[in-house]
Amino acid sequence: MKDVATLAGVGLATVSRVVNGTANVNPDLVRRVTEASLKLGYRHDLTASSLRRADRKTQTIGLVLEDVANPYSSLLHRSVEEACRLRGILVIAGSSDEDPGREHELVQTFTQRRVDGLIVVPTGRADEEIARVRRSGTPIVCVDRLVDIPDVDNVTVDNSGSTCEAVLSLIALGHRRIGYLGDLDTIWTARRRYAGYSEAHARAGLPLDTRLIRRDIHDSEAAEQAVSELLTSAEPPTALFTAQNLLTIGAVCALRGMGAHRRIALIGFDDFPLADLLEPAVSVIAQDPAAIGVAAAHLLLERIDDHDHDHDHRPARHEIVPIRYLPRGSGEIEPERPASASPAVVSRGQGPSS
Amino acid sequence: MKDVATLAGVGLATVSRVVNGTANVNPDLVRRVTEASLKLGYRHDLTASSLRRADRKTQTIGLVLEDVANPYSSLLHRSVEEACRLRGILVIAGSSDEDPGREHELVQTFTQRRVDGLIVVPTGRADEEIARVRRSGTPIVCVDRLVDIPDVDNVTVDNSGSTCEAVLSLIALGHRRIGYLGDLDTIWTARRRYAGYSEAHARAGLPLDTRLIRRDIHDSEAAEQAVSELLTSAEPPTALFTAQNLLTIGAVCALRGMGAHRRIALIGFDDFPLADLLEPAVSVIAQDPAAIGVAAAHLLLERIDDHDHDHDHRPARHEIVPIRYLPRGSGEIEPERPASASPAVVSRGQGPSS
DNA sequence: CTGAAAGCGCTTACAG
DNA sequence: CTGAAAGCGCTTACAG
Repeated sequence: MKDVATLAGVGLATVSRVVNGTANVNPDLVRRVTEASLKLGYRHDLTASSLRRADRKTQTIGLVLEDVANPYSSLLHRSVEEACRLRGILVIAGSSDEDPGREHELVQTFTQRRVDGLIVVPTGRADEEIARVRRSGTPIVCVDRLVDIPDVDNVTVDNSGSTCEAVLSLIALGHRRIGYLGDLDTIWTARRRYAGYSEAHARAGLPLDTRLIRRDIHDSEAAEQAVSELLTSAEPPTALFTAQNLLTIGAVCALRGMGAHRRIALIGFDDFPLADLLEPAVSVIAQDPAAIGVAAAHLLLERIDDHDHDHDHRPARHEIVPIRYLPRGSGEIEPERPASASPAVVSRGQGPSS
Repeated sequence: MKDVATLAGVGLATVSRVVNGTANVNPDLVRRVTEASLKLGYRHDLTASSLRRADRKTQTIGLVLEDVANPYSSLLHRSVEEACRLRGILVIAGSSDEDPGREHELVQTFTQRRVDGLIVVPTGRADEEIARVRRSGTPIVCVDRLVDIPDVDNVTVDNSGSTCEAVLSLIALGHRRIGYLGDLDTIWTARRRYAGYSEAHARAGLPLDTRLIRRDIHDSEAAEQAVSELLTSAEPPTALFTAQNLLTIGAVCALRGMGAHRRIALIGFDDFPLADLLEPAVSVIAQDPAAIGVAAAHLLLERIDDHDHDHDHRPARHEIVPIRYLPRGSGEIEPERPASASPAVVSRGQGPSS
């Protein structure tokens, strides 16, 4: 910049004004500065700029995901990127891999680079660090899992309610033995979805059979294994509820492997690519990661703006993004032998009328 | 940092030394500084640090992808992230959406934040900007598409060769009319894959029938439409080669819609999630995005290190990552009526022996 | 409207 | 081993 000023024969301040597009600079000087910049291949240094700038803004936010390569995470990433790009803000994303240590590390890495704000999908086990960073002034919004940290906004969906409804729909079809696969119990959504499964049974007056329930499963392979076990047990389920997309995929593999995919009903939480091209197509409770990302970005940008205007006194908000059930086929499979307790199911013409 | 120094009763330089873990500091002072940091909630400012630091390193690299939410891109992102994390380097990724304007913008945004290097999946139409940035000293490696820019390394796969082989395998099965769907012709890989398709025909002595060829298709919907048209034409193909994963998915939808999925052979370029769970499972030429990402990261980190040691004279390298064909079923479907010209095919027992 | 000077938070020769 | 001072590339009151 010094060189540009010298070449253009103006002061440093003028170059800065031109580069930042500040109003009221002599058009002739603007031209000279622009030419000099071009000739010297000058590139503005944003790190130095934000260091000296009054508001200290870096025009950057950090995004802590579970895994940038996971479809839910990457769709979230994309929508946050888009919302921020329109405001000239860059987003930096990283993968925590559900590890509180890495979550902590990422939050720290971002903070050290002085991001203007943070959107995080929290493991739930590094909340103290998030609280500290928030206290020191960085606006934060947590996504997907609810946290209770002062002045931190939340964006979630209704996990228990939507799960409860889906399980009730299986029960309405006549299913009485519904297997359940759940993600790590440390994850808030996993607990909420299980609560929904449990509530559906309570409402329908069905007892919970722990032999049908497999929680704390985190990948497709484990899910596939669990389903195989469930199906070969003495009293196998006639339907499955899988509380996360990787688990759903594992379940599909297992059902396929045993030739049971057209016989056992299946509803998954979270949509996944090509779910509608499988046979039968997989019914899911579908979140809208893009809508969630946009909501989170808006909440964060508002807080960042508030912060600017010195009235950072807005209370923590909790936004619940709508979610919907997509009946595609697998969730609409009736039990093979209609339970004698629900003759209404028989009238659909499935199986012998005996 | 000033406050920490005051509270600890030491000089600024000492705090800096402790924070940076420089050897040879009195353990007692280290303790005092550490305590003061904790008490004040001090957070090191990396932007200021790199500004003053002799090597000016920001410990950050930029990654320009087509779309962070696309499976190929996000797997690449993940593996680059992983390779860099082990070296304490942060990666910032952005989506160009195959738009040279946005590619330019991203390269600029990253450069302004003084990244130590750049990995880019180039649109091929912003090469001049890449060349400029490279000339100004930033190490760059281009991935997926080959570019010819001085001192810029490349990582690609053998697009034409692998496509040629796959198409020859279809021809060996007896297919004579093989439809082709290709991505935007501005993309280097699209041109190379078409070259492979074309070469296979030349080698087999088959004429190219332009009525079977649809290039410049960029999304699933357009691909679905194109396949529908091909199949309802007067002389429909008996096999399809789709040169990109979204196009493959579109083709699968179209074949399904027409009930032709078990009759028309299909080979796609690029693997995609659940390809093996479809019926028939989809045969693909599978790249290994993770291996490509690791290769790119290594090339870049080497260049960054070279740069450190003032011997940035390594010539541009071109690494070709192996690729392999995954026969899953759809690519092994034989033509319904064996071409009379190739009786050998009949011996497989397909169709009447007449 | 423009420029000289101070200073953002840090690192690094340079003396001691 | 430690600290005072200079300075990285920029922005911003402050005079003119």
